Amino acid sequence: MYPEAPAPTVDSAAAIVRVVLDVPLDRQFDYLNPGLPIREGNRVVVPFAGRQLVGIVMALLSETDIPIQKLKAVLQVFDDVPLDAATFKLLRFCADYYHYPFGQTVLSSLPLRLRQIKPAVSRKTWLYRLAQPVPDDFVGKRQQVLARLITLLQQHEECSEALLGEASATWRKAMQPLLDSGLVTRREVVATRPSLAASEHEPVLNEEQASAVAAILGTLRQFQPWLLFGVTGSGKTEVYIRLLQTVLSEPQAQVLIMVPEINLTPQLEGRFRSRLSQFPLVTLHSHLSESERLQNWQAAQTGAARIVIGTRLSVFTPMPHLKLMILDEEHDSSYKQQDGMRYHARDVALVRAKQCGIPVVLGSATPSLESWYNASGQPAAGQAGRKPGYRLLTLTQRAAAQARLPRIFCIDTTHSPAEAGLTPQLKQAITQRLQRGEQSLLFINRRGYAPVLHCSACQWLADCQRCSARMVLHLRQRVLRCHHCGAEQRIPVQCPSCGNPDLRPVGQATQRIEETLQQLFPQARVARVDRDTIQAKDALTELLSAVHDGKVDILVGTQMLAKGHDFPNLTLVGVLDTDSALYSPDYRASERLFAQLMQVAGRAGRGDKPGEVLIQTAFPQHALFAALQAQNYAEFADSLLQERIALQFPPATYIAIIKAEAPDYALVKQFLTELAEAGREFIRQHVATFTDQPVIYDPVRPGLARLNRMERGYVMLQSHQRGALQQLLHAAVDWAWQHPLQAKIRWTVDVDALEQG
DNA sequence: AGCACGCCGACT
DNA sequence: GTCGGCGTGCTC
Ligand SMILES: [Zn+2]
Ligand SMILES: [Zn+2]
Repeated sequence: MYPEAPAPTVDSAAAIVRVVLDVPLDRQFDYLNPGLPIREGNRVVVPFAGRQLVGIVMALLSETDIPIQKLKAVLQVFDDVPLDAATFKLLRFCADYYHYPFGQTVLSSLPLRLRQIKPAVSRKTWLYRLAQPVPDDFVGKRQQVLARLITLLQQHEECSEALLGEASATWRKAMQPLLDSGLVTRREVVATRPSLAASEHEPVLNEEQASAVAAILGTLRQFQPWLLFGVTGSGKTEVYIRLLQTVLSEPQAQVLIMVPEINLTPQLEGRFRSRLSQFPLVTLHSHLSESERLQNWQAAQTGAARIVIGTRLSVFTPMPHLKLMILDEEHDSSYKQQDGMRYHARDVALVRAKQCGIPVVLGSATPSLESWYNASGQPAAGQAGRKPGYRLLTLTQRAAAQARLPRIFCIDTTHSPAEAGLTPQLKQAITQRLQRGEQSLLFINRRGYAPVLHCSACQWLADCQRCSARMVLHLRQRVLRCHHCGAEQRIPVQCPSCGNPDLRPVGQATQRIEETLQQLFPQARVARVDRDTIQAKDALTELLSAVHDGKVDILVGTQMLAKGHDFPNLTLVGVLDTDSALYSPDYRASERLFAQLMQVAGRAGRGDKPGEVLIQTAFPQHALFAALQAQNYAEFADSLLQERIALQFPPATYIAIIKAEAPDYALVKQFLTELAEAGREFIRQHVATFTDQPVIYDPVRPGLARLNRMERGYVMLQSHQRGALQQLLHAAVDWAWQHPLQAKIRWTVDVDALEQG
């Protein structure tokens, strides 16, 4: 046996290559090695069912159960860095835990370029410098790009590619003769973009921050989950930076920082770059081009990048010297993948930390109840599956002096009804801000003009043809649009059912609020921010800077505005509609609402101008608001947790959902009914092996019963023990793969589902 | 998922 | 006669 991976030689004893592919089949495929230098973890091209696919080599074998005449030969092997065993171990765990085909798990963790057949040559990044003076006759009269390049090179000692790009988009072509003649030399740079000047500003840590840093640093080189519970403005980022400074002082050490996509702003990246300027840093997020993504991913994989800041998917990025993981805003539901393998990056990060034997820091001002439960030492009422060992760190002091929480008031809409979505108090508060030259921000979590178009004569409502949902009225584009499937239709001039021409928009959404504000405050500059207005690339950035420059008086938008930017002159935040979340059938809605309102409150007021938050609600006495006003998330979370324990909802129990959809619900129902029955039968037959007996609920239809012409259904599986739930899921999923309807319908498993449907 | 192979309606 | 519709079944 080989102690390490075998040398890349032609070995007839290991002529079988076992490969995983990006196909929805939970199997591996064997091929013959025609004598290529193949190693485990390599990327190969293989023939498969009449086409060519990229696969990853799992093993080199000397024999296989597949008849030799059925085996095809590997066509090609790429010479890029093979995937390492630690990464495979993590991917294997996730494929098992989330019941997703291993091949698809592996391939979907790779940058797109590595899933495609063309060689993934990541272009290297260089810095260019003038080696010797350029002779006068070198530049021809019409070679303007070349002339501009030389000017830039003369002005700067070293030129980045971004800088040279200012000369022309095709500067590389003009550069070639300079390189060929030796007039210009270049050196490769790894992962450092225009390096920011190191910031000497090193804030003094307060006592809580300092002891948090010390506590975490005390657990390096061992698995330890930390929950860093820090109120808004308590300086969590500063804690992260100090941790990195120490951890990265060890040669080669790498750190992975995860943030929700919307939080990965240039400002955040810049802060880490300037405070840790000596360490190569790369980011991984959806706005990168594919070649940037590949380059950054490879920089992490080779160890060249010491700091990786990424979103959900970056939890799988190979990092050979990973010493610490940080997951900021750990409560954010965008960490849960909602299609394909439905993993939760927070939970995967915990598994990875355990496998690597390193600490993981989960940061939040409003921790998820899962983490709260794990960290706060709640009474373990019948909880055998509870993870021990979480440690809680609390930051209660506002580190930044200017980070003052605004005053929060509820406006009782039962006493002062909203007119066109706005209560008199809120209108008055806006008027005041306009008079003082200050800015206001209004939240309404629905885009479009009105959520419903209604016929008052016959009660007709505009429905989507493809979904069981209402069409949303978009007046600006003069269409009805389904927010679930994207279908559009023209606004009918009369009721399609009774011919009544008087169709009325019902309810409020961003466009309509914007219109109302323009009518109420004709002199005010109103701007709207939602998915519809920020389609263009830099639209959001432009708008935010307009707000910053005081060119906007009132900003209307969806939750999209709740994060990130601070506007010093913004002193009023209005929340127009919270009641749908307060009494939602989704038991997680109030937890999410609290987090959102907390974040929203952070937008109001800075420095000498105190902020004010006005929340319109018919339920001002709700405990959520009292906790919000007192900024007491801990107490609120404790009470929610008691409810969950009493009702046996997560995190007091474990659930998984198996969903199915097809154009015909009869097939879905048959599949799910038989699945539930087979699962119950499995439990009966293996009852002695279950330390907790799972429950399988009958198939039901989700709130959105039809989506894009697909009829949907699901069954829920529940157990007080993770292990028991997994045991059942393995049996159920094995059963499902065997079912004749398996390929006719679409079915998915969602372990630890956040919502149903 | 793709992509073959396969067996019935209207077209050069 | 054959071009092509998409139903069924397999992929090392
Ligand atoms: Zn009508
Ligand atoms: Zn629809």
